[in-house]
Amino acid sequence: MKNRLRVLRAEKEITQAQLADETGVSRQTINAIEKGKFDPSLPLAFKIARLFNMSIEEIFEDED
Amino acid sequence: MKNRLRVLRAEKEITQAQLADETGVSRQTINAIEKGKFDPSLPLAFKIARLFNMSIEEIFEDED
DNA sequence: ACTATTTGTAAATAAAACTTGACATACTTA
DNA sequence: TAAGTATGTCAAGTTTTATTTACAAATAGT
Repeated sequence: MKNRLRVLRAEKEITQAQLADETGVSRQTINAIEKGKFDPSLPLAFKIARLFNMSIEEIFEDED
Repeated sequence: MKNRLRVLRAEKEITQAQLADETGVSRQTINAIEKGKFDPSLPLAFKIARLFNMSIEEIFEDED
């Protein structure tokens, strides 16, 4: 599962810690997701998408 | 997290077991998701969405 | 009524998300 | 040079929750 989180965050000019704060998870969780270490839960994916005013598919890409 | 799985499946006229089969999970998992007992993993959500030619947001609705 | 098929659910397991804490690196800037 | 901020990572632990197995209930068909 790839994602465009890194660039989106850069565009918005917010830090991992801020994103973590706004989504209610730890900074390391955001980092891990960005680095593709694991996928967010569906609810968290929704929260992130909402924060960027985007659809989940616009942010996350299933590689299959 | 609500979802329209039940009706979509009805429209497609497939059984829980068939949907389970095509998404690679157990029949009970599909049932549980339909009944809202828990949310699918993000990869599974993608698989389901792809199967119905829909976006995740068109199938699942985050209630917050 | 009987059988087959579909659905519901409890209980247990497996898996994975997420946390905490710590430390290291890089970049800035004062 | 020192201090502050942002990111990377890792180990280890917790805890949530997705998923399975097994069994019960319901529904449909003959």
